[in-house]
Amino acid sequence: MASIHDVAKEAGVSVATVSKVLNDYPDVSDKTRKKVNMVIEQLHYQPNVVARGLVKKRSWTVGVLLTVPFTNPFVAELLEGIKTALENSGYDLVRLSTRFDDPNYSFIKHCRSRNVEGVVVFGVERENPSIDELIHSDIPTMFVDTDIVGKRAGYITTDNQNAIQMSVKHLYELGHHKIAYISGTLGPSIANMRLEGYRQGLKNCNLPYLTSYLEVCDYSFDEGAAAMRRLLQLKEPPTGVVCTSDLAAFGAIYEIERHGLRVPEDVSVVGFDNTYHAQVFKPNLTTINQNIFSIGIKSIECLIALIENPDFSPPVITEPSELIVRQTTASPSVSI
Amino acid sequence: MASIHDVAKEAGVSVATVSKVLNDYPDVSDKTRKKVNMVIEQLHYQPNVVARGLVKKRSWTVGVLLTVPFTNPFVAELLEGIKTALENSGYDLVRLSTRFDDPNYSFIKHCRSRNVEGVVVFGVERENPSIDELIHSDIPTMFVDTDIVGKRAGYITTDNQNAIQMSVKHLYELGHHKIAYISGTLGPSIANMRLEGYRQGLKNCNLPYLTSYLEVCDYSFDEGAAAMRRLLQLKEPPTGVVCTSDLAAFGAIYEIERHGLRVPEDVSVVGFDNTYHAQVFKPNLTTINQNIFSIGIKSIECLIALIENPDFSPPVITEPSELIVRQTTASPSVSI
DNA sequence: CTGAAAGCGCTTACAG
DNA sequence: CTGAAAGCGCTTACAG
Repeated sequence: MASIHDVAKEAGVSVATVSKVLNDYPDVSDKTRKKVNMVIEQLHYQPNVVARGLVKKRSWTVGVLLTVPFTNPFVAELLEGIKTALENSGYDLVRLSTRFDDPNYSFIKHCRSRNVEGVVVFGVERENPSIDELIHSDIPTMFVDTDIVGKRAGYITTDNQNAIQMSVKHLYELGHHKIAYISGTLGPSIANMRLEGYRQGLKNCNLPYLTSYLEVCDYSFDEGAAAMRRLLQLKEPPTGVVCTSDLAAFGAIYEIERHGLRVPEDVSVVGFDNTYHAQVFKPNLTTINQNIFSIGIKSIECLIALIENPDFSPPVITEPSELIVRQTTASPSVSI
Repeated sequence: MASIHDVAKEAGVSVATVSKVLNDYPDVSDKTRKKVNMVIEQLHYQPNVVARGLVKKRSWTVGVLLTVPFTNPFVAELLEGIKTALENSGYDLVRLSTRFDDPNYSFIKHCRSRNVEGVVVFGVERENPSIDELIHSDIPTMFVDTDIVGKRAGYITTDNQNAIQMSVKHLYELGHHKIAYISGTLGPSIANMRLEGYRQGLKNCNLPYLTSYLEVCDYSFDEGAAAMRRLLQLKEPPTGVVCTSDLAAFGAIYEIERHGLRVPEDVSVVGFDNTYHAQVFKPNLTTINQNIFSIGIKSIECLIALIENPDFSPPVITEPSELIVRQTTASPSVSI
């Protein structure tokens, strides 16, 4: 690879001058500029970003910290948003490989050694020591779906509570009075916000909150089906079910149909996420659309703002969601 | 951030000595080593990988070039394998953000400027100019699912032909004689290999190859359904269908059921990929399992070998696949 | 308008 | 065993 020295020598100028044309400094004569650019072309010279970063104390890279696999649909779409926001930004995305074989491994040290300028974090439990290091550090950070703020750390999430309230309201307006809720694992803030949305949603409709109508699962198809099975065994099974993932919703639908009932004629089901599955598999799922792509985009926009502007305060963003009514919700039949 | 100079000063030694303990050189007295390590600890010193890379002319990063979105299940699982192979390897993964706003943007220049040491490529058409640059360059490259080799470039793919042959054979052994094939878009090498597998599979069973039994779709649910619709309109509709994606298979099943027929009693369907959907949605899909995760792992193992060993020849790897028999294939009923 | 020099944070012969 | 010096490929005051 040709270096700036090769170009300088070939063009008969100093490296300082080459650097100046590289960086569009005005104090270079047209003649010199042309000459240098010619040589650059001819030598296929490409400035070394790493060397430049060393002197400018920058790296033009942002990191991602993900504990959830890439195969998770949320992660996949989040990354798609992140990637899109990064195009033309001048920043590249780096996934830091953890080194579990090193007992002293620390995510934040890794960021430092790589000069990563900012990081997007998703799916890391609050208890993880890296989180604490991160929020007390001066490394710009955007958390996704975790309500953590720090010195230079903000977060972005969906309006989880409102989303579930909308689902409950939708079922109520269709005429449902027995509305159950299949929650994701309780603990993380989004699960709590959503549960609160269920309770508030019922209250808004003057419906009682019954613990027998609250089921918890891990967002999966199988546990969604299992939760539904328990609900169907109740003396008064629900006629409407609000789920916190599309997969759990599909599990519930599977179970409802296995019991000889129909969706939506006998039981209405609402999902959450509006993943690929919701639109493709049958019946098309009524679900909450999260703007995951947009969350990805904004997380990067905020991160870059935090990086490039020390006065930019860590933002807290709630992204709106919407109810997408498809084929799995309808007015309850009288038969049940 | 403390630098090596800070450590040297604090420990009362030269930077050369600090560097030596950092790199486990033997020619340092125990006493000095201890002292230096103490100071490192106390200053939370973290060597700057970028600076080290500048002198060693390395970056310990590998890049990925993907044109397919992260939401594609194959991509997601491939990345999961890549990520896994990278843990503890010392290499980090970089996704290079393209700069379409720069008319001179070139992927390979970007790699060079970032000092990326090797790259994994998936889903890029053969015609893309970056491909040509890449295979003629000395940048170690592993192509996934594209049969390209170059100076330092190898590839890895599934045994596509054999996979489809297995599917055909499976149906034949169940008693099917009317076996249709819903291909993915023809052109790319994997589609051609698979089509060859269909033809060869029929030949092995002494079945005729009928063009009316060949349908082409884009791997999606909707086009899979549309292709199936056409097959069902034939005078002699098939009793068995081999698809080249799980999604297309689910589309086909949807269409079969919409026609009042049952799977597998009336028509058997085989998918391809063994994605998440195949195991989760009902009926559980009989499909070809591609070891995508393993392809991800091996692509990185080969890439690192290419990087670290100039004598290592660019490999060509065919990863075995297997037929997973589930609920969508059975012996044909006589009624059809 | 141009370039010599110092420096970013490291490593590595080499001399002592 | 230790350290001064040169160098990796750049940028940026500063002097001329």
